[in-house]
Amino acid sequence: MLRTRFAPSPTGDLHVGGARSALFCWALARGAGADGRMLLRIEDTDQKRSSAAAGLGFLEDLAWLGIDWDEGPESGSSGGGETGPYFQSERLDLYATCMQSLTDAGHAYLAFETPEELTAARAAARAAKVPYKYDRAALDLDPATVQAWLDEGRPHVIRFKVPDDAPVVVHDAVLGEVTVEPGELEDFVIRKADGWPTYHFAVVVDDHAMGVTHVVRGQEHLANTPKHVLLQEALGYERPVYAHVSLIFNPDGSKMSKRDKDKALRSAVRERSIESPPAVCGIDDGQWATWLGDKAVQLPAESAAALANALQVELPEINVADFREGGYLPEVVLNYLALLGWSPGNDIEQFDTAFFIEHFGLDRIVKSPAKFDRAKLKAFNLDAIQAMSPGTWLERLRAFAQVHEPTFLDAMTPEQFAVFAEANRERSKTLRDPFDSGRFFVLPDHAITWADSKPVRKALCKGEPSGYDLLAAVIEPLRAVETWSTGSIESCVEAFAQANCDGNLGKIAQPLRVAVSGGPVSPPIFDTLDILGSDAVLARIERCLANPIASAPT
RNA sequence: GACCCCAUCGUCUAGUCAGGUCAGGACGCCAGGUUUUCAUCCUGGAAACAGGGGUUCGAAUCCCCUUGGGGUCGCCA
Repeated sequence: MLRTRFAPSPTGDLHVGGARSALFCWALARGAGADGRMLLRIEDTDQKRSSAAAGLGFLEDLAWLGIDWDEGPESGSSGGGETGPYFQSERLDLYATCMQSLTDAGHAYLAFETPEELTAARAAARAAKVPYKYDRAALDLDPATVQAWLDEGRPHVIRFKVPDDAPVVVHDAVLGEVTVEPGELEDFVIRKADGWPTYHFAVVVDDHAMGVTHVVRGQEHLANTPKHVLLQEALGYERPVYAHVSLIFNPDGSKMSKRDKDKALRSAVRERSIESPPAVCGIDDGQWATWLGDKAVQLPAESAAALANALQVELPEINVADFREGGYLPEVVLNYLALLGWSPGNDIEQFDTAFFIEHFGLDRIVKSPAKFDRAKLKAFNLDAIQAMSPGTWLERLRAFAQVHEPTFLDAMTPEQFAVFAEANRERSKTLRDPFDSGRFFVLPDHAITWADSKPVRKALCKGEPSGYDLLAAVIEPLRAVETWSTGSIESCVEAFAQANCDGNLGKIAQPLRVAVSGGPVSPPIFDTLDILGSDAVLARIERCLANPIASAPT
């Protein structure tokens, strides 16, 4: 039996690093077939931070990626299981029992120092430039004093008495042997003053109680592992196999963090010396000042998005949800994530889930950290889109629009949307691209403007005859087209080009493109005109002619 | 600062464990070409074993040091 678990704390969306840990856990379990089980456990032992189910957004993210679990919170067809409950907040009795056996055996003891005292001691150690370690003062308390303090209800924690007579050796499936010398570890807290277990204690008790055989997690936990191993020995548990996967970084080498969005916004705000919050953010001056002054403070997601929009700042994608909204395909994100820190050992880079599950193994996980390369992800996404049948592309684009861009479905007939989808199929790197670049399709005719830019000027003003001249001349032939379709438009414009542009289609295509879209970029011109419809095309050309850029009011 | 981890093209990596092909692939980049715009597409190209010592007939590969990067050091997880 092989049992893995993904154990996030309920603090919101799934981060790409967490997603990859979950993915590796899942692939390991699925690769074992009927003998493999994937568990999901919610680590909500921080009463201050986890409130209710506020932060369970990652369940949706996991489902989107196609990662399911055999045991854990019920969601969709996942969940259930015999070793629950799977919320640590519902397992307090178990922790209490195990805690008691640990103290009874003399492996743990009560300590009464206040957080303030400990903070002061750490500060003093830092000032004196000596490494801080808890001094075990509470170990010398006589039983009578302890009892007296307990009777008066003095707050206390329980610390684990770390054996300091032998080195701790962890055998990691990725990193090999990691040794920590005796005396390096302090007597860490295993029960907080509020009676709840700390992470270290709960994780060890639960992994054992749930029969977890393989622990796959981020390398930020490597330094914690000796503590867990010691706890397992004291409790008489077997050790699971550990596999610590390296961290994922931003292209600039910094750690990919949930706070990166706020970081990008803050620097944009500073750069432009913006004093007060733009109204669209919906936050007051006080919140604004707090946010600007404290790196640890995050703006609510909606405010952040509004601010980014107002400032024209592109927020970095760091959560799985960001990639979903960005129009990446879940199977591609999964493929890319799998490749970030693992490889099948040959030149194969693009593969499906079945291939990944079949070939995945702990022994081929890369030790060194990886930078997240959005360009490569995008290239993979493009390849996947190009490999789709036109019908599949249409359906997926429609499904994306339903959730993220309903305006397009409202503004177009199913037939128009089908042409729109097909016209964008070979030029889209994401499901989002057609909507971003095709915004002009759903704007009212009077909202199209012609900003004075180099490509626009070139299309409209340059040449003899100029684009404006050609546009004026092409209106009548276009008006005469009887059945508006890609084909009829094409014959009309081709004929016009033969007669007026020396047969050079580009001479009329680009002015038309600029006239109807306001810019130099659109899908192939005949498709563009077809989707827009005759009325809009004629109206936009006329407006374009009536508002020449040289004299356009600014 | 202490402890721990890591180190091949700009990036992700194969090759390392069982030393022996001009160090392979992909993304990106550059140069051409196709194309009614953007994008796509096609062809070609530049591009790496962090540095220094060992061991060896032979080192990207084994050992040591240096340098660089990262993680941890909470009554957070």
